[in-house]
Amino acid sequence: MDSHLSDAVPTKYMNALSEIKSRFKRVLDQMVDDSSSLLEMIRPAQDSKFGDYQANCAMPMKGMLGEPPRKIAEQIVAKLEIDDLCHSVEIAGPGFINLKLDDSWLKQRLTEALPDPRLGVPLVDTPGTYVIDFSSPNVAKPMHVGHIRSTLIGDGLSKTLRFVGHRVITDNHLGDWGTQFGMIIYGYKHLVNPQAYAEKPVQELGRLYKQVRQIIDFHAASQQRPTLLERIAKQRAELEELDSGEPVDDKKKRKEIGRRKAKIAEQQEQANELEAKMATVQSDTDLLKLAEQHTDIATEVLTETAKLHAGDQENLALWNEFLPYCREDIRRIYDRLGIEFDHELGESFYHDQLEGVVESLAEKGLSRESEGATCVFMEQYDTPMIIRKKDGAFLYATTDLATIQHRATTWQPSAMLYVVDHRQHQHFEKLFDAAKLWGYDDVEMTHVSFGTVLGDDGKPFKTRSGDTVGLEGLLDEAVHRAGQLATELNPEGNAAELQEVAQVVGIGGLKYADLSQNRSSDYKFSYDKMLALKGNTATYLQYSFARVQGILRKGNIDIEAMRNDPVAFCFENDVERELGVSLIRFGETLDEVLIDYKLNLLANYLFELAQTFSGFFENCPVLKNEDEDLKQSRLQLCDLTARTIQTGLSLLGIDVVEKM
RNA sequence: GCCCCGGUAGCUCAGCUGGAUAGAGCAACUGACUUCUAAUCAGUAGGUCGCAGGUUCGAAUCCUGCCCGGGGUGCCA
Repeated sequence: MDSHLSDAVPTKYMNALSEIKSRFKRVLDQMVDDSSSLLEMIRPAQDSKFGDYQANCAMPMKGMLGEPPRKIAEQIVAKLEIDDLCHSVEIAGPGFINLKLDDSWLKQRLTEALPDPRLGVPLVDTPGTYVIDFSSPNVAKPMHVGHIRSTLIGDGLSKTLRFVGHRVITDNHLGDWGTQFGMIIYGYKHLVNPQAYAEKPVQELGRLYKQVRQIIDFHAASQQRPTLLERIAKQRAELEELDSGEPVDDKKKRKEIGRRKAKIAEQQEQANELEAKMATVQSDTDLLKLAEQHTDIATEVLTETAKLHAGDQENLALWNEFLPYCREDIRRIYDRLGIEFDHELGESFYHDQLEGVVESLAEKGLSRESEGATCVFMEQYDTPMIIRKKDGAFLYATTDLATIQHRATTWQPSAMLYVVDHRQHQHFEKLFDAAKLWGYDDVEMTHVSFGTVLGDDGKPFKTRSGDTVGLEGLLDEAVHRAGQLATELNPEGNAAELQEVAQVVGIGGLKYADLSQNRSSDYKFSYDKMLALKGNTATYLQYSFARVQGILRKGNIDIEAMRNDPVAFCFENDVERELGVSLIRFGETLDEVLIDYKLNLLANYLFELAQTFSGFFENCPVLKNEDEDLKQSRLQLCDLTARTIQTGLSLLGIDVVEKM
């Protein structure tokens, strides 16, 4: 995993943007005290007609220097030593400085990238150690679409951080110590089918989990539904008193009415859900019979869980027996997604450290008793972080603190990233602040949050009885759709190859649909969108790659020879230069990605690169070119494009195929 | 009540540490396969960037207020 570190070489490659910035820095440092914010105003040009890069720093300097921005821009340009890098430096509009890369400089970068497996992307100057916590499913429960974001974003960030030269430790903080084990232990003791368990333990445990869940939900729903309906009726009556149906002038009152209506609708929705859960059981006579036999199942499950936590021999033995099966179950999905973890230290790993965590915080005077619970109060929050319940049990905050302690002492990371959905934001704020007070104050702790997965209706995706979209089914469907299209487009294709294409395109499309979106936005789940195979999709990028491979194949090109003995790059057509500029931006894109851990910037970059390539593909014949040097130059551009796409996609965890 | 996030084209979303005429994909419409892969390309159409103020050379982007939606908010994770 650390191979990029072991063969690290001194940075010989240049990143256009940082090189331009360093040239500007020399000038700006003579003019102002602090140039850092001004340097950030140098960025890729918004429109290619302005050049390749633009510096917007002259305008804000008006306030500092009291001169017209255009004049300041002129002074900057006069002092700028950048001729070798940019052949055209122009001032435009109110004081924009537009920069166009010098072609020979650009060609030099491309020539360096060609034989380089890293495509000219420099390694970071100061490698850090990142512990990344992601995926973290509860074992023994089926994985569903809600788990996909953390898994994909975490994996993508790990790969990207590693690629630029950081040391990365991935840790899957499994939920392997919770109530779900009480459920399968109870299920195993009362409802198991021994033969099925002997033959297919993973499947049987899954069945037991589901069945126990259904029965618990059934009883809970039967109990809650009448009171809920009663409450709704009462609220309806109150609403009628308030809202006569006449138009209401009073704004506050109108708002109140709206609020109550929404609340009633929400509760009605809940009631419907409860009814659905009841119906699931009632429509199945065997299940209904079981439900009637196990009326105390909810408390029994809690008892089994408590016994497990207390070290009960029998339950602990069962837990030890079940856990490997549960891991195997989720492993199957990770295998299909091509995801591996360095560590899988679940909640159970920490349970015997929790007492010590609470003691340590108490010793340092950071916690105190309040209403029977042990709490960490911090002045910036009006509610405490509770680390021990009044009944003595620990909470996830306690486990998370133990985890920080373990990671910090074991790996001495420079950063710990938590790829967890945004609803836990406050929890992480408190957790990080508490950890800092506790002494872990020299490590970056970041909650890499992401939006909730919403259903088709735009409402938060809920794990309801039955109608969740299981992750495994989603993967199957993705591969199936890709396979259908592949077969349609290549009716004479070889079956094994088509199957390979279906896998790569189907899974890749699913991943890209998620990763190409800004992680902080809520995610509206849609089959059609996640499984789309045209437009801005992984398929488009994979297709670009395959097109290049087609050319290389048809031209019978000796690729190694071409890479190691290149001809001078030639920009005959504008789009060739455009492609070249796009290619050398791979490295700076990765820098951008890692500033805020936003992988969608990489996806966007790759899409734009592929679009530029499509333009090149249309307008620039390669093999049928008479001019041998031009042909070679174009082959070199093709090869670089394909490898950049392949490498970029690999950082997103997406594969490519030679033919599709 | 308080706190956090969001509201951009018919749909799904980029763009948000202020920058030049607001972008993409899908859907719609018009064209391009005897051509290195048409899973593609070229083009057309589509927007009071929730509303109202403010800050300034310049605001989708920053500030304030409001409207709408979602989430969180002391013993779940």
